[in-house]
Amino acid sequence: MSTTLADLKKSAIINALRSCQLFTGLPSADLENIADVTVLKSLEKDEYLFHEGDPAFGFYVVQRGAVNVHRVTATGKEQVIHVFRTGDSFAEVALAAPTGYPADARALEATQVLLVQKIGILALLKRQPELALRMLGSMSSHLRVLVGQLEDLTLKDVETRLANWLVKRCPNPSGEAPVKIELTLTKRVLAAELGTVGETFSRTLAKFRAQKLITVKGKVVTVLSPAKLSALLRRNLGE
Amino acid sequence: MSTTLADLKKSAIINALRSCQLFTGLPSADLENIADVTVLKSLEKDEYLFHEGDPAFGFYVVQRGAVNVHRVTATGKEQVIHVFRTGDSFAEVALAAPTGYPADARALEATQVLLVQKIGILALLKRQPELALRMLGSMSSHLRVLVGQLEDLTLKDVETRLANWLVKRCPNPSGEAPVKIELTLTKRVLAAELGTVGETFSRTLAKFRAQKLITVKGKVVTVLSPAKLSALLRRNLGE
DNA sequence: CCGGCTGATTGACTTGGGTCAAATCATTGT
DNA sequence: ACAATGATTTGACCCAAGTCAATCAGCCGG
Repeated sequence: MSTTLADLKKSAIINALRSCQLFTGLPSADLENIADVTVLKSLEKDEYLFHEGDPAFGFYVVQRGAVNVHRVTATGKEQVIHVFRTGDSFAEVALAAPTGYPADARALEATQVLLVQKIGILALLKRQPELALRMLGSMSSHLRVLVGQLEDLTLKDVETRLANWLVKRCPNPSGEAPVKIELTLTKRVLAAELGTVGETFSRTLAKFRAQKLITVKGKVVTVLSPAKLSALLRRNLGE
Repeated sequence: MSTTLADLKKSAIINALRSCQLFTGLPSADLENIADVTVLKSLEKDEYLFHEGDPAFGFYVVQRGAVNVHRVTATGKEQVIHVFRTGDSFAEVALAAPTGYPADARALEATQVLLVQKIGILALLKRQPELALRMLGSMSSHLRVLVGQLEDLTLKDVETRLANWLVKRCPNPSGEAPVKIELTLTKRVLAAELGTVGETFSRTLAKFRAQKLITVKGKVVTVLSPAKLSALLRRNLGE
C-alpha cells in the first residue's frame, strides 16, 4: 500500500479534527469516518464563508485564523455574535436546519477552515450516539455564550464590558503584577465584539488611562493593576 | 392486567409529550420510554422553576401556562430571553451541561410543566439517534431565536420592535382588515419581552395611536390596517 | 359607596453612547 | 521618500430611551 497524496491530506485533516474540542478523545476510526466527509477551505482576509440564508452544507472547524460570525441589517450595521479561532467549531446549527444559516461568517484574516459536510455526518451520528451528545454539548455552550452576550449588551454599559474583557485576559485578576495584552485585531473589530463602535472604544480606553489603570502603546494594552481593574468591575456590577 | 392510577398518569404524560413539537411523530414505544423518566410539576404564578446556576436535572416541556426564561443582574434588572408556552420545550441545554442552568425560569401564571429527566433521556439518546437529531434541531431553533433577539436589541429601536411584534400577530399582514390582538399578560411584562420598560411601551403605543395605526381598549389592541403597519415596519428597516 | 392597591399613562429631566468631522498616526506600494 | 489609504483619537453635537414622579383608571373587599 503506497502513501498517496490523498492519504496525506486525510491524515492532516484527522490531526486537525483531533485538535478540536468537539472531537478530542474520539476513537481514530470515527475520526477517519469524519475526515472522509470533511473538506478543507482556505479563505482570504475579508472573504465570506457564508451569508445569512445560504443553504447549509455542514458545520465548520477553524484550523487557522479567525472567523467573525455576525448579522447585518438593512442599514449595513454589523452585530458580532462571536469570533471563532483555531480549534473552535461553529454553525452546528446547520445539521438540523431546514432553513439556511442564521447569520453571516467572514474571515478576519487569512484563514483555513474544515467543512464537515452535513450529508456525511448525519449518517455517522445515527451510528454514533456518543458523537451526537458531543454535538449537543457544543451547541449548548454556544447557547450559553449567546445568553451571556444578550445580558452583556442590555444590562451593562461599555465601560463595564471593556473592564470585564480586560480582566478576563489577566492570568491572575486579583494580583498587582502588570499584564501586557496584545490586541490581535484592529480596534474597530474589537469594539464590534464588545457591541460598540471604534470611537467609544477609544474614549473608554482613554478613561481608563486617565485613571492610571492601563497604558496603551500601539496594539499593546498594559493593565497596570489587575486588582484595581477588578475592583472597578465589581463596583460597576454591584450597584 | 388492570388499569392502575399509575397507568393513567403515564398515558396522560404520553399524550402531553406527543403534543410537543420535539416528540411529534415518534413511535409510541419511544414515548413510553420517555414518559418513564418524566415527572409532572405544577407551578403557581410567579413561582420559580429554577435559578441560574442550579444543578440541571433535565429539560422541560410546557403543558399548560407560560414560563419566562430570563437573566437578572446584580442590580435586579431582568432581561427576558424567551417566554415559552404550551407545547414548547426548553432548557435542553441541561443535557450537555457540566455546569448548571444558564438562566432563571419563572411561571408567569399557573403552569404545569413536564420535567424530562436528564439521567433517563441520556440513556435513551444512545439507543435512539433519531431523537438526538431532533434535540439538535430543537436547540438550533433556540439558537436562532437568540440570534434574532440579539439583533433586535442592538440594531432596532423600540418602535420597530413593537411594530414587528404586532405585525407578526396579524393573520394577514398585508391585508386591510382590522385585527384584534388580546394582550394575555400585563403590559409591563410584554415590554420586558421587547427589551424595554412599561413607560416606553405605553409611549410607543400612544405614538401608533396618534398615527391612527391602532386603537387600544384595555387589554385589546386593534390593528386598524395591518398593511399600513407593515409599511411602517419596512420603512424603519429599510433605511 | 368608599379607601386601597395595582397597573397604565404622561410629563420633565438625564444620560450613554452613536454620528459626523477634523486632525494625527501608521503602513504600504511605487 | 512620498503619496495614499486606512486606523485611531478627540471634540462637538444629538437623540432614543431610561428614571423619577405625579396622576389617572380599574378592580376588589368590606
